[in-house]
Parts: sequence; C-alpha cells; structure tokens
Amino acid sequence: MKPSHITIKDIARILGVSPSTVSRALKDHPDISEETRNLVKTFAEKVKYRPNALALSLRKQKTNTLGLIIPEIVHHFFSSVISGMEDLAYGEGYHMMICQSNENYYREVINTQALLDHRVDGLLVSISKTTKEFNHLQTAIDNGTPVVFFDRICDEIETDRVITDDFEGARVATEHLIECGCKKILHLAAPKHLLIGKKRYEGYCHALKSHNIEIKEEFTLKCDTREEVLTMRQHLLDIAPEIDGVFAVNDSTAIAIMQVLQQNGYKIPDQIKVIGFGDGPNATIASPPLSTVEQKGYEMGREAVRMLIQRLENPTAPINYQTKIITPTLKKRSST
Amino acid sequence: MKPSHITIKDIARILGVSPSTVSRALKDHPDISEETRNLVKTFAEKVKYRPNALALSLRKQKTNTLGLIIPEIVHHFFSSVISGMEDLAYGEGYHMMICQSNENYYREVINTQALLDHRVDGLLVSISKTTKEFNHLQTAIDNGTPVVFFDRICDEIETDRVITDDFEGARVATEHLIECGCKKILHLAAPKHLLIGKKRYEGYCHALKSHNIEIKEEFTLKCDTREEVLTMRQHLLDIAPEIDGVFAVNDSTAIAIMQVLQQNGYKIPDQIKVIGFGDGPNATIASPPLSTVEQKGYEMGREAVRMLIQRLENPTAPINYQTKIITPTLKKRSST
DNA sequence: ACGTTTTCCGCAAACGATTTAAATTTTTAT
DNA sequence: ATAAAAATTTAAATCGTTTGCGGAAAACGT
Repeated sequence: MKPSHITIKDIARILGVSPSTVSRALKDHPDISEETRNLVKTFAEKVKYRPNALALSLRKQKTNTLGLIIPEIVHHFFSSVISGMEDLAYGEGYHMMICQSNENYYREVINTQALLDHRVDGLLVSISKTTKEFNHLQTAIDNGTPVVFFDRICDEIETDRVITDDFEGARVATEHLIECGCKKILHLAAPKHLLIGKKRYEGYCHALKSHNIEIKEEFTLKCDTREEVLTMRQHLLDIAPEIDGVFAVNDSTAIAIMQVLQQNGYKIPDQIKVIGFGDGPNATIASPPLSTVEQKGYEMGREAVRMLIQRLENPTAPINYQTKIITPTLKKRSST
Repeated sequence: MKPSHITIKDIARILGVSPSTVSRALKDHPDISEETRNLVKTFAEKVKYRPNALALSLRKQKTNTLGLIIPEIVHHFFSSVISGMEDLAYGEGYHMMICQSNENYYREVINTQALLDHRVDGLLVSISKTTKEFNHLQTAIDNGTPVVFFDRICDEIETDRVITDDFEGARVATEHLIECGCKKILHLAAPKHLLIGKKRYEGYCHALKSHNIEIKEEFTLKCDTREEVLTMRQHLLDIAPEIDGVFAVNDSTAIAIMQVLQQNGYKIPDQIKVIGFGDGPNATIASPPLSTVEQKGYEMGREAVRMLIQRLENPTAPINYQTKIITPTLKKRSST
C-alpha cells in the first residue's frame, strides 16, 4: 500500500468541498446540487476512486463476508461445495474467507475465533471429525453471528442445516440394482457409528425389505476404503459366487471391488452389477464407468449460502431454523 | 451482531479508565502500572474481549489477509494449491479470501478489484484461460499490492512466480520408460500452443535424444482427454503393435489408453508400459496403479504464499523478482 | 521547601467512510 | 426590504483501535 489509495478526504480536499459532500454526491443524495454532484463524480471517476471496504464495514457494522470452515479442501465433494458457495456468494455481493480445520478440533476453534474477529456476517461450517464440543459455535450464534451447518452437521446446536439424504440415496441405489435383476446384493458399508454408515445401511435395508428380499447379515461387510477391499480380497472372492450385485458406500470402494472381481474373471455388469456412492471424478474413468449416486456438492454449497444470506438479510424474521435435505440422484452408467 | 461484541471503549467505561489505557494495558506497555494492567487484563479475560480485526486493519493499514484468484476450485491440482496456501498462511497469521474466476476474464477483473477494495495485503493469482489483458494486475502492483503468480503465469508482468517444471517432468517420465526397457515410446500430447503441451513434448524429445532414440513424428499424437482416446481408439490400436511404452500428457488420458489396450488383450506393464502426468487421485485407483509424475500442488501453494509473505514483510528489500520452479517427481507404481 | 525526574494516565488525532444535525446560502413570499 | 422557506453545504459524531504528546501526581535530589 505504498502509493496508498485515494480517499474521500483526498477528493474533498482537492475539490475544496467537505468529505460529507463527496460521500453524498457519489451516492446521488438529493441534497447535493447537480453541479457539485457532476464535479465530484467526474473527478472520482478520473482518479479511479474506490471506497475502502474496511472503513465501510466498520461503519456499517457489516462486512459482506462469509466465513467458511471446512475439514479439508482437497476432496472432490468439499471443493465442489466451496465452488457452489463462492459462486452464489459472488452473485449476491458477498465474499468468502476460507479456513480448513484439517479435521482438527483445536484448529476449528481458532478458525472460528479468527473469522469472528474479522466480523464475518455469518459462518458456514462442516464440523471436523475430532470435534466433540460445540461451545465455539454456540457462542458465535449467541453473539449474533448466524451459522449454517452443511454435510457434517451438529445435532446439539439449533440452527440451519443442509445435508444429503443418505438414506434415500442408498435406497435408490439398491432399488436400482434390484430393478436390474439383482437379488443377492452385497453391501460394503462404512462403520455404523458414522452417520453416513448408518443411514446408507438403512437405505439399503429398506430397499431390500420393500422388495421382499431377505436381509442377510453376512451380506453387509464393514469395508469402506480401497485398501480395505484389497485386504479383504480373499473373503470377498469367497462370497462372490453367491452374489449378483454390490452396493458400495463410496466410489473408490466400488471401483476397487470391480477390479478385484474382474481380475478373477467376473464380468461386470453381466455377472455382477456394482454401484457406488458419491460420484467423484473417479466414477467416469473406471472401466466400466461406474453407476453411482451423485452427491450434489455444488448445489449443497449454494443452498447453504442461500440459507445464510436469507437469514442475514431478514434479521427480524422469526427464527424457525430449517434443515434442507438434498436428495442425491442416481447416475446410471455401465456397471449396472 | 445483535449483542454486539465488547470493545475497548466498553471496558474503559466500565473500569473508569481511558481507552488508551486499556489498549496499552492489554499489550503490556511499560507506561501502565502493574495494578491497572492486571485490572484491565483480568476484566478483559472475563468478558472475553477480542480486538476487532477490522478496526485494527484500518488503523494499521494492514489486513493480514491474502487474496487468491483461481480459475476453478473443483480441480484436484488447484484445490491442493489452495490447501497448501491456507495451511502456510494460517501458520503465519494470515487469512485467505478466495475468488474463483471460472476461467472468465471479466470475473477475474471484478475479483481483483474486490480484493483490492478489501485491502488484501497481497494477491495470489493463476490467470484464467480467457485473460489476454493484464492491466488489472499491473495496476495492483503499481499501487503497492504485491502479486505472486502460480502455475498459470503471465509473462507480461514482472513479479514473483511459481511454476511446475513441465520439461523436466516429461523428461524424467520418458527417461523412466527408457530405463524400464522401452524403445518405442508413444506420446499422447496436449496442443503445442499450450505451454504445457510444448514443454512436455520437449521434455519427451530431450529424453529420447539423449538416449539416441529416433524421434518419430507419428509417435506424437495430439490427444489429451479421455474422450479423445476413445475417439481415436482404432488409430491407437493400429499403432499399438509397434510400441512398447506410452507417455501421456495427463493421467486421465493415460488411464484411458491403458483401458483401451487392456480391452484388446495387451498386458500392462508387460507388453506396453504407460506413464501419466499430474497424479490426481485417479492414478492410484487405476488398474494397474498408474506411474505418473507428481505435480506438487500443495507445495506450490505453500511456496507462493512464502514468496508473498517474504515480500510483504520485507518491504524495503530490493525488488528482485524470482521465479521458483517446482520440479515434479516421479511416482513409480505398477504401470511401468 | 522547591525544582527535577519518574511514573502513570488521558486527550486528541488518525485510519476512511456515513449520517444527524446544524449552519450557510439562495430562493420565494409578503 | 425583510421574513420565511427551500436548497445546499459543512461540522461533528460514530464505527474500534492505536499512539504522539502533554499533564498530574508521586518520588527523588539537594
């Protein structure tokens, strides 16, 4: 900031009027004569005057900045969320300050504090896996900074939320396999203590039940990473002859099991159909391209910002917090 | 901000001292007696006083905020860059304001302006594909806001830069194939008018030359997407019997050709070895896992921020702009 | 007892803008 | 010509913080 920016005071001094006149002239206040207004505006244009957002924020008690706390940036889903947020925020005249917690509670707290120090108008938060205490966020709300949770929500705090309908996604995926003729469907699941593990398992069960297919306990395996598939390779191959479909809790697991099966002579989708969940970019490059359930990250980001801005711009509205559920959609490709 | 945050003035009023005393007490100014200092500090602690970053920035003429303009957020490489930037910035007490240009020149200009309005201390920029004019950035520099370019640099502007050594990456990749015994190496290339297309092609040629391998024109094909591989499928299969290695300009192209070859009975890496470039998450889930050249996005992000902060904190240092070249490293997996 | 240091604290200006209220000038009415 | 009304403009306070300078009170020296 060496040749520091030109200010309203500078213009006032040079033009021989008062700063208040300049301020009013620039925003077409009716008190200012046309003559003065033109003089000021022309000059401001000439010297490329731009108001100092800092001073404005301080004065207006509004920063037009949204704070985002996200577990990791390098993650297809999360970066899609950020993208959606940034796009909508930009369109509405807001900016984004972004912090990543790296799944670290302590850092999440520091980040919250820093964003609050910067007087962001609102907070968008997906809580880290290690966060068990929520005082930092409750305090923010209590002090008048609205918070919207997305994806990794927190039940302990009452506020707006946006989540994916994991149950429905899993149900649709499983149903799709059934409609393709599968009757013996293996589910590679995330741990039950994780919400996504639980919800997706329930969706799987629900689909089977409503088609009168027996739910066999041995057809649900805790296995949610590529590595785990490789570790369990033999067990999976032992089960393989008894199944005709696989619903994996995420795409990389789905792709891994496709590969294991293919390497052992199974034809996909002819003998066994496979469907994943998440639709990262992996799904399309798999061979065959993987059918999966599209988790709409971009849309979730937009929705979260929409809810937040809605609240910011209607501060007097009655506080009836909402939970927006985004239903993922089936992406049918060639693996089913 | 309803129950608006407590300020130094509030504390001063409540404690019956002046704001200046509170300010000084809080920062252990020697002019303040121990008694007063403790009084103030204890009280500030009790009411959880936090300085208003806005007011501080205005006063200090320093925001401790870095502005980032990036073409797209949803992109493995770019999101890695952001992650590296955020991590280092956080460690150095800076925050990040992030804007995506969506490869749109107009939006890039608006974003630059907005970040400048917010008085970011410096700018980190990867220019959009549609940007041909650079006045917006030159102006920023001229007005005293340092700019660091990363990845997509701009030759017209003199400033600090961080780039990937595409030539070297391609050379190493090709050399690796040669060391694995390949003698007839196909190169799937990006268009020559793109810098990466040109540099990577040159690296490929250099490696061949230094091993006295003839450079055959028909062994370099313009083909840099998965779709293009599928379109050229037949032509690629016609060439296949004559080659024993493929160096693809990016991972998705490499994976696509692996699949085409495998579907036609070629064994990888036994008959034909394949190497990619980029190392997104795709490489590891391919089958076999793809050898590739790791483009260090995270490191590039850190380096860009390091250079920027270096300049911010040594404003008097002589201006000798640097271009930091990040050498990508070979990631050997099973496809070679 | 009086001048000189020290110690400690507050005033006021500044950062860049907005806005209320007051002051000035100009216009209109009588 | 003069008061009242209308049209412009400006002064001053405010947002929350820092900081140069000055001032009062206490401690010190002689």
